[in-house]
Amino acid sequence: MLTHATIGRPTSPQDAPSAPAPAGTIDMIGAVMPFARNTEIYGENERVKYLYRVLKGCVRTSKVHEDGRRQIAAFYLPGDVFGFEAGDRHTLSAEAIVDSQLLALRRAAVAALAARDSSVAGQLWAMTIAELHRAQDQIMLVVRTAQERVAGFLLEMSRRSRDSDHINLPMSRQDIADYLGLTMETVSRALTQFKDAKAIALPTSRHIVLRDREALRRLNA
Amino acid sequence: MLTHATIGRPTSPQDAPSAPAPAGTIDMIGAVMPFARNTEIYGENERVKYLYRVLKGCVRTSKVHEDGRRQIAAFYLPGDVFGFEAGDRHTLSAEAIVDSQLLALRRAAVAALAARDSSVAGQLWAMTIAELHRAQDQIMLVVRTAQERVAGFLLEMSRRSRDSDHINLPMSRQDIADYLGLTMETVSRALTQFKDAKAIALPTSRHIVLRDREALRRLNA
DNA sequence: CGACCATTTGATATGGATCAAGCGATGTGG
DNA sequence: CCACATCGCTTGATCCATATCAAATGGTCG
Repeated sequence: MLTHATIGRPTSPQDAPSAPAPAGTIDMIGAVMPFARNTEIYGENERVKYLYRVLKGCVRTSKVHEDGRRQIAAFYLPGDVFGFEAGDRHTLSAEAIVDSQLLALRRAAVAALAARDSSVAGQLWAMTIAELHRAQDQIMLVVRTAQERVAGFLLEMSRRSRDSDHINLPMSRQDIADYLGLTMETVSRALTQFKDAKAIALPTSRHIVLRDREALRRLNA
Repeated sequence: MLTHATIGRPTSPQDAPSAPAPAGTIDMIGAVMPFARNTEIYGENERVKYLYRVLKGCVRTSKVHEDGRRQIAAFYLPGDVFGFEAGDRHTLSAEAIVDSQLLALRRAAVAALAARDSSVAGQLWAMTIAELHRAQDQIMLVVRTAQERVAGFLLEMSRRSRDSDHINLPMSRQDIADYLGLTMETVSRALTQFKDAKAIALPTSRHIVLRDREALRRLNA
């Protein structure tokens, strides 16, 4: 529906806009903000001020329980937009995983622009629906085994990275575990199993090479 | 954001509109359709034709794996709108859980109306964001124990039902299990534990009375 | 009443969590 | 330049929550 979005779908996942943003998109009302590794972008229950687009780096949104368990809701890579909220408070917190640059768009300005320009409204809606689908995919995790979750994660990251066979993970094993609802140890074991089965190679722990996509896809079934 | 929606938020969850729909809302372009218990409303990969609003009954959206495991993505009660899709194919299937009446809104007509009327566009966007938040809440399940999941489910159903202390479940234990990523047996055992702890009463298996909301909330932490 | 289906209850098995130790890369101070 | 501390990751051993398998119970409809 309304697939003519000019935002949130950069030609390449690593691109940052170097020229002035085109008219008629939300990019025209943004300000670039830098965030250092592991710093908070916004906290749970904080007032919503901006909508963000990742220009460089990687962001996680999450919730932490009193007992310390953390659930990561999503990872955002360059080109992705996050921070959609129904009310005026954030329901999740967001942190930069590595040094990052974000385009921050004032919420009120976005809403005003959407009210005036129906194509902008359409773009925002399409992006929200895309985000909803990603969330629905993640819901499907609960019925999956540990291997299926990790295989699915690798395929998702592959799809989202420039060179789809070489994945450079910005996040730690703990982040992956908290995203998938597993422990760090289980994630690590699954990766070792994939390596032993020659489905992947692990030149370094943060660099994964997909060698047998089909094998992963079978697990992901 | 844009919280002035006139749709998807009926004054009472059991209400169906008896009068002609108000102008300036998507309700004006809908047709009422009946669906019998356990019949399919649309299937995975089917072409998207409508957006639906539940008037009466209950709908589940789900995905079934080849091996038979089923994951339910959401339950929709009267007043709820479902069927938002980014592409032109459904990514989930939808079935009526009990005999139901739906208001079916032609997708193209909805999009056209949204393009013309920014307040309708805003309503649709707000509804999609609300749906996104519901999905994000469900993602939080993966880190939870069985008791926490069931307690959370009861509180959610309570919030959505007319009389918040008396929940009438339209869905089976198997449906609940597939929604929470548990087995039927585990759901049943959790309910029995809550009953033994005097947190709930179970006059019949489909009728649950909340007796100690705080106890459930503690579990839901 | 009897057949059927949904739910509950019981007994056992198992996948992933937990606890604990080892390892390799990176950085720091002597 | 090297000893050594630190941090992130991997590997191993054990435990436990939930799945699985199986049977009993209860409610509904002919």
